[in-house]
Amino acid sequence: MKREPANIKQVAEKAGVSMMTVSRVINDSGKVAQETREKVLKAIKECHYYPNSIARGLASNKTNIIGIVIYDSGRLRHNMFYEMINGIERIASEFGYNIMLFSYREGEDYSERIVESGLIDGVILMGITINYEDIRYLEKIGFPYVVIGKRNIDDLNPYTVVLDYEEAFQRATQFLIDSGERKIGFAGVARGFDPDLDKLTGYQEAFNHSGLFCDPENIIYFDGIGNKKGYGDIARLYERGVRTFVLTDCGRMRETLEFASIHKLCIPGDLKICIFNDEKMDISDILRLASLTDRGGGYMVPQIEMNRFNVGQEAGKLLLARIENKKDMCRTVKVSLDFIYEAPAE
Amino acid sequence: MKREPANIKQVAEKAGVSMMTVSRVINDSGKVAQETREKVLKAIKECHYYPNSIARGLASNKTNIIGIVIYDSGRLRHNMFYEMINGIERIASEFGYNIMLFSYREGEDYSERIVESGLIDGVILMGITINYEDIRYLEKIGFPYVVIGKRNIDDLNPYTVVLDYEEAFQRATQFLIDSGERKIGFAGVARGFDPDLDKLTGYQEAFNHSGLFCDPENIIYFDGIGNKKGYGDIARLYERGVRTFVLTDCGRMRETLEFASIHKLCIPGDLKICIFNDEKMDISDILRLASLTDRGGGYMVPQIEMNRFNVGQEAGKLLLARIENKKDMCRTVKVSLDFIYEAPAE
DNA sequence: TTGTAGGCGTTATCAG
DNA sequence: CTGATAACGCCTACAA
Repeated sequence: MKREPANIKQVAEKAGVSMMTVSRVINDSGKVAQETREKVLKAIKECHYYPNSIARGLASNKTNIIGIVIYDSGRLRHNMFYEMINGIERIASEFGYNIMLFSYREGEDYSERIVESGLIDGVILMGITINYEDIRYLEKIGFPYVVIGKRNIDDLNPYTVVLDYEEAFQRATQFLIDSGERKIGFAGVARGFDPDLDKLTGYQEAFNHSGLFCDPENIIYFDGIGNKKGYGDIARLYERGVRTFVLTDCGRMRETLEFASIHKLCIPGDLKICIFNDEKMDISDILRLASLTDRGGGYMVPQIEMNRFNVGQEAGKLLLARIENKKDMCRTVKVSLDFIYEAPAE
Repeated sequence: MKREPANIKQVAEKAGVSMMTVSRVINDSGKVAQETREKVLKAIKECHYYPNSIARGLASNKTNIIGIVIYDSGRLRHNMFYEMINGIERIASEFGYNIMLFSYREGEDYSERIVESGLIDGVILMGITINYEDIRYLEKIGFPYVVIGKRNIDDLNPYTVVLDYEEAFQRATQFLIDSGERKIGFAGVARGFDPDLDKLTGYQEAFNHSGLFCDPENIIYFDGIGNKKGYGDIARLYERGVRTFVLTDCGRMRETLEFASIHKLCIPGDLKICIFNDEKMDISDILRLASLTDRGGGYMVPQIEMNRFNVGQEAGKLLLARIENKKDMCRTVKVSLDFIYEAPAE
């Protein structure tokens, strides 16, 4: 019962035309007489014909597939990516593209599996451990790509969706300063992780603009992206009298909550935090926070939020613009983040 | 500088052999003299040759791509899927397959975009609104597929990774009964959503096995999968004296928290809940729960958990077994869930 | 507006 | 063990 799929030749025969005419109808290209077109469409329907994407790809050297490479330590599996992927998918599907997912593995031959295989027309790179060599490679061979998140690479201005962490963290810090805070901890900066440098810059600029001294002792650095750090540094700052913290990611938030929980500190009474809402969390994390606030249900921690779906959409648009027309175009798109500092009216 | 990629012919010439010999070396198929093989490998390296997957796909009628179709209302964008996708990806990549993501859109021509295009060798279906017609279609044309989550389809036993909700919810309910609870609310059953029926069965069986009456009045139904229900029914049961609830998903949990928050009820003092941890949540959700518990930081809501990564892996294995060898095989794999009812020692 | 010929890069088949 | 030849299904380029 498993009939072989029909091909263009059978359709052509049934319609009494040549393969080319069928091809033209399918692709809406060239001129086809209305009458002929209808004959062809009828034959297509009768044969249950669907164009074979693979054959098409081979003949036209274009697969209409875009790749998404996720650089993640594997330990993290940041669910933030999922919403970005959804955003990319939305745009891709609008343009008639499909998406293919790759999980980057340390030491693999990137080019072979992902680029040189001829499977994809372009690629979007995301994730914490993005390999700069890979970006350089793509640039060198002129393969369409887009990076999500700013990366500082010498003498190279990659196609990028830039997330404006600097602005967001400046705004958040400014909010705290305007609220009268002076000793504000910053946790933390992952060494060698460019986006964290932007966050730090924003934090520092808020102090500068306010004519205040930004005490470097209040900044927590750590090594290794995504590393669990423990709350030792938080405790150290707390002992120095710091009661307010800007937290750069949910990992830092967990550490701070751990500290608060153990010392029975309430939020915001004993400890104020401002967080970057970079990932969604499990119930078990939620329960760590439970009973840590001293206000009624309505209390909202000031937080920086990113519209991840939108970020994915922007990346998709940038890549497809690059793929579809080769003319000179902008290499970067900047996306700003939201800073939310009070419970939205409902 | 954009050198065209080398093809098998060029490699063959450089190695002084035929294309077929190169092909055999690449695919490790057939017998090739050691000496010849080395010549070929050398030529491959010199040409920077990588096999073209598309051409391969056309010639062999096998793309080594598996599709993942996500049926989601678009409003939900359940991040639970992401971990499953990761599990699939892990297995796929072990077997040398790539994965392609499709987001199902209402009313689209499923077959054309996803199956008949010849792009994929098999497909995994997941998501709340899986279309039974699509499953029937795949079964009919004999296309390899696997469904995640049990679906009851007349006269059809689909390839499925079955999630044992029944067992998990029975265990959870039994735990509550053993703790002395008698009036236990169940929220909720989405009409027409098969997995919810399994959850309900588990709940009811716990009562049966305990020789207790399972009051149907304590069961909350709602229409439309994923619909926001509001906490009206929770309130109604609460008024009837129900102080303990089994919640079937995070949506129901939000409603219950909403109710608890407004009425200043504490957990577990005023209200006990047992939840199914089906998705990760945003900080804003977390803050709804904050200050709602009356115990110290260590309190853990009894919860049912699913290893989503593992579910993905099982689906991947099932599909690939189907794709790679046609012999009769098991059509279903059952995955059990965990029930966690106290804070794990740390 | 329509058709013909050739090729995309690989594998299957069959012959040596 | 190795090689020539014919597909695979479609598109590009050119011709009618």
